[in-house]
Amino acid sequence: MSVAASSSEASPKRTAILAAGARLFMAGGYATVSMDAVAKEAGVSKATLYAHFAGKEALFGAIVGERCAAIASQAEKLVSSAASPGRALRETGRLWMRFLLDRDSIAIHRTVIAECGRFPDLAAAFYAAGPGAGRAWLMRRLAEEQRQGRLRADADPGVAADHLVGLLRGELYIRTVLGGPTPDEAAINVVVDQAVEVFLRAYGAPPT
Amino acid sequence: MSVAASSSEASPKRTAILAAGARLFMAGGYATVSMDAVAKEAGVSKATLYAHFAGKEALFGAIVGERCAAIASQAEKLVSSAASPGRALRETGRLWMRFLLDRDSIAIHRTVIAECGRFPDLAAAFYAAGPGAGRAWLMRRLAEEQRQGRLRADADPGVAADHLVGLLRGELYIRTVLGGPTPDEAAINVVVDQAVEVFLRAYGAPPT
DNA sequence: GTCTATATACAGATAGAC
DNA sequence: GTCTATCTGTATATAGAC
Repeated sequence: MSVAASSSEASPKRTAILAAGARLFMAGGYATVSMDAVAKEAGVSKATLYAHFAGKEALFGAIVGERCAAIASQAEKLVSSAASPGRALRETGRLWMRFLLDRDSIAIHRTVIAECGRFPDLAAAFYAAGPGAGRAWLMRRLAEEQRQGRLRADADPGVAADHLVGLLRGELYIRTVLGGPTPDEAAINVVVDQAVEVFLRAYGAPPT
Repeated sequence: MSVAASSSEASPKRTAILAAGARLFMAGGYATVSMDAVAKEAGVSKATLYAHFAGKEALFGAIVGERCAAIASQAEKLVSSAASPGRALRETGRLWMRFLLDRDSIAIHRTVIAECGRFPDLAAAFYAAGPGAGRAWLMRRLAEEQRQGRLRADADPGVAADHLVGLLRGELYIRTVLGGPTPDEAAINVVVDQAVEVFLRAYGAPPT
């Protein structure tokens, strides 16, 4: 029984549709992108599009869901490259900020923020896969630093993680997400260095 | 010469249109709101709507522009109530965060972020009137504190302002703007107290 | 200025041939 | 599964009477 359940597999057309939809939705938001445009960009007919996805909302959901998975996987890579012993907070902060301020990251942030009224579940999934997972990982990492005596013993790791994230973001995130220029690496490095310095001044273990 | 230039004046219908548009656009974003809906909500006909505004984009621009002015004026009030001598950073932070996390604030943030591709000028104006003005004011205020010896002499007031804003926002802003529950006053107070404590640990003038 | 009625375009979604 | 051609609703914007 060779059932043609291509909807759940990875057919070339389906892949092309998802890629095209991602490009368009990330660039223009949900409402301004028509199914016609997606079909054209993917090089398929609209009927094919509707053969693979029940409708516009389903397509959008699939794309954002895929994006969440990609973010989670990239965060995993970020973690494994930064968690090795001996790496400094600075290095973690740089990876974090480069990841956050990347054009694609900003685009998905904008899109999900824009549509969180219409797609609350997607927004929740995005938060869990992105900022939430990052915060949880950072919290564990700071707790470990704390156990090793490099951070104040009386600090709450969760609060410390929020504060480090806040210091890193500063005004840069809101300015970028509001359409400001994408910061280059040098600018990011400056901000990260300042943030880590202040974080350690507030949270570093006092010399005994 | 009683010229009927009602477009630039404050006729009742025009006011009703602006109010109705603000409600709808803030709730649903730009694209999902139709001019029909605005006309109905305002209790006028579509033709009247088009007599006052050249089109949908112009209407949206006028509404966001008005919102920017309202934000700037409210920020002015916030400033004058917090700048009185003897008030603590904590008080300023509470006002700031209550203002930022207010439902209307979050709604305008979402809307502007969503449409900053289509309306880059509006996004820039919004940043200048909101976060930018707040940052500038906070910077001046911190510089004053510094002159009075209550903050480290070697701190850059601009960087310090970014850091204080970042500490205050923490994860709360992104979580709220992504559709999370609006934090109540108690939750805000806790976050502000923690942020100010950490800020002073990093930036407070060391006892002589 | 304000209304009712309408022009025009394009959206999401589907029918039916292959 | 994939295409071309089409249905149906609704969007922005306007014409013309008062």
